[in-house]
Amino acid sequence: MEVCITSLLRDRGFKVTPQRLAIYNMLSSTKSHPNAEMIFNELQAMYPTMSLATVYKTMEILKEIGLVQVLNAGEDSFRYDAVMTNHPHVRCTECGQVEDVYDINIDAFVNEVSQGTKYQIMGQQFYFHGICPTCQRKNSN
Amino acid sequence: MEVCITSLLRDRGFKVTPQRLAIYNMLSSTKSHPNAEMIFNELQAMYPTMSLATVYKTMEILKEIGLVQVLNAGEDSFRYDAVMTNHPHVRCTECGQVEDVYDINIDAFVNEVSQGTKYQIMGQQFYFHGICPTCQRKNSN
DNA sequence: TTTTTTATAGAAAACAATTATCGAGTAGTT
DNA sequence: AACTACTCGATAATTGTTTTCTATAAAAAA
Ligand SMILES: [Mn+2]
Ligand SMILES: [Mn+2]
Ligand SMILES: [Zn+2]
Ligand SMILES: [Zn+2]
Repeated sequence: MEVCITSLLRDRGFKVTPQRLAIYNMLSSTKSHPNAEMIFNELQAMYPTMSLATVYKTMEILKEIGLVQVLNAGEDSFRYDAVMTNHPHVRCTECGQVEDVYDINIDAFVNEVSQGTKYQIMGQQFYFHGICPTCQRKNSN
Repeated sequence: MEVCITSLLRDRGFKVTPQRLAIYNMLSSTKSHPNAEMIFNELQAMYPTMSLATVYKTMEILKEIGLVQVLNAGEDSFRYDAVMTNHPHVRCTECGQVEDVYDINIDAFVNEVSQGTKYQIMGQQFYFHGICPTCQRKNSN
């Protein structure tokens, strides 16, 4: 993993810096799909001098070398995911958490659309919104 | 149509104004999925004093009374659609146009996800991106 | 119709997410 | 060690959207 990002950065002429490693490590070890600000806040303790701009610039690079994907979950800010398979997400409209939708095969659906349109489809993004189990429980009390 | 919006506005205590009618008319007679700025620009000739803020505020109201839906097509701004069925969209990454994806039944897919997750799904949004027929032709020259 | 009440339009300012700029600093090379 | 090019992070700029405020237009009352 760590070897991977180091060489990927170097091969493309990007320098390997503690900030970049920290950001990628943080992202690849969480399932929370954080946005830039969450990443920034989480790393602030360990890297007190790091700025939000660095997070944004690093995400740009990580996206470029194919290590992260940018999610649009219907919010005002983007979220990031170190899992590179294209999978659907669901966001809780009450607590804001974004999770993966598991066990869903999107290929059939994507193929159907690809064949039904004259566009040359390059990618897609699916997101659902609703109420998470925790908030459902909270509501029923 | 016009009766519909007029009474819908009135019933909810909103006033019926020329601006609101113009914005809704423009939106419901186009297939272009315009964003706020496009709507503003298009109406500027006829309503020279109308401001962008009015467009945004009107869209908020129209959304509230169920006459428009807000689309997130993976851009930096929102697009609006007077067609209220939930249907997928495809955006051309070269010319930026956003179109409907026709002849696709999303219900089966949505149901599958609904049953596979512990979330109580309230809605979803699917968007594809790729290259439109026009831009494909342009590219091959 | 005229008056009164109340919501609205639009200008301007405020906001929030993101991007650009730039000088000092640092990694990797010679 | 010295050099060079890339990068960091502070700051400013940008952009889409929302809020604020007040004259005014629309609806209700008279
Ligand atoms: Mn994910
Ligand atoms: Mn549409
Ligand atoms: Zn929740
Ligand atoms: Zn195109």
